[in-house]
Amino acid sequence: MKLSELFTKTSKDIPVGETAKNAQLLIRAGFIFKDSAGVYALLPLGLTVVENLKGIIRKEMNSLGAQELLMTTLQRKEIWEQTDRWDDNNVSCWFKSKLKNGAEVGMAWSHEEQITNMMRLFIASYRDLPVNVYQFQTKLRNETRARSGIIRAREFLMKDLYSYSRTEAEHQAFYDSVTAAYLRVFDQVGLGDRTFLTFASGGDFTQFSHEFQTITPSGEDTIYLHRGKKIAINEDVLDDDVLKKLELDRAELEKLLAVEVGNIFSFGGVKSAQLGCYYSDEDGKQKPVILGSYGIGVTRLMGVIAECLADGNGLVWPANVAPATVHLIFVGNDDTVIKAATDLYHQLQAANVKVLYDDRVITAGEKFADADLIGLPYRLTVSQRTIENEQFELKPRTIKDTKLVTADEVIKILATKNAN
RNA sequence: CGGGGUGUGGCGCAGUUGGUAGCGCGCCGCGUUCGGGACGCGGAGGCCAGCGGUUCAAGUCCGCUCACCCCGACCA
Repeated sequence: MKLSELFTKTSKDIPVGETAKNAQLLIRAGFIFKDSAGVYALLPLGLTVVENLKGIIRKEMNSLGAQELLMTTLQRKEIWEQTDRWDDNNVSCWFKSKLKNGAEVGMAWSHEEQITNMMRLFIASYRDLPVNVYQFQTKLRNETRARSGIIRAREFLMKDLYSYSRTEAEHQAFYDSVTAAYLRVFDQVGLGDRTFLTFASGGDFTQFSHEFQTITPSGEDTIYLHRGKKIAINEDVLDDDVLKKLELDRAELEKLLAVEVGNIFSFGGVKSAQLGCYYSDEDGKQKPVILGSYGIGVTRLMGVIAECLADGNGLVWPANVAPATVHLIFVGNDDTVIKAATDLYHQLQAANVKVLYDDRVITAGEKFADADLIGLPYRLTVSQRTIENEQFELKPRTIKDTKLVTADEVIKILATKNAN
């Protein structure tokens, strides 16, 4: 893609009133557009990042044997009344509206009820189980106050996975496999070294749920981390009993701020029973299906990556998340330099390297600044002094030093770095 | 939902005791530049958030509404 043709442009100005670093950078770099508080549109660069994240997550979900589907945003009141979660006093984040005939509908903030209601039609026998399905769906939540940029939005993209199992043992095995898959996802998106499995409140259903918390000073949650064991406890559930159960010594825990990037939850058979989702076991007896729910906030994840990995000059994307692999620029407006850069652009494209080519005739400073702001993994510079020896200057985004390489060498280095 | 703040060209802002709106960035044209957000000259662009008052006269004073931001509560 040529930068001159890319929608949209970068900006020097920090958006006023936007205090969250993730949103400031993503807006300035042209990845997102803020429509209103907590409501952000994805522009081409941001959408590409989201699609890359979805690709990483999708691969892991499929490897668990889960199947992708897509539920609806409009949801029926009657279903949510069965679990007593329609009432605004019980769930405060509902957006609600009415059909022309007066019937009330809700906008999806979660899909546990809706999807379990649907499952009643497809689960009759133990032979129909287990079933694991997931989706990438927009969630709408009427937060009383949006904040933290795209980390806490009113409208956001979530990957939600639901597991339907026969027994607690079958459920637990799947639950554990999801835990491992989630850790692999956070590893792949560059947050592995700072994201930890965290014990959190299990609500009415189990003692614990598990969160995946990414450590960052701008975090909203407080966790207590045991670095050696790589597990943490959410402040909300920390007490002596919990410490004993998890065999942790309070003195060995670090108190840290973190953002929840994933959450996994066991519902047992309670919700299934409320919604009438039963199956017949081998002995012919009706039993409620064991339900698990597993979420990753995809757009939030983009925000957390931006927030955690950025430096003073702009965004920093891991190679398999970045909207392209290399940011190609030329310095000076000499025809031979421009031709050399354009030739290299075509060579990179032919070699399947994802390249963003800054073909604008502007000052070098602007190009360097934009390259740093957008944050692709590599910057490739063409100038009079590099082409003298038919070489180009290659610089990783996070490393200060540059090195001169030939076109063949560039392609060799970059061809393996593409996002999935 | 409590407390505080802000709404003026696309963006960021200034606007004095009320007298008919200006600056920077960006944008358009021409020229000079070209390794870290260059410079000169010439342009375009505004019902001053909305509604209603006071006044000969309102961006400015008063009232209401809306939107946005910050702190807190909430985040199933």
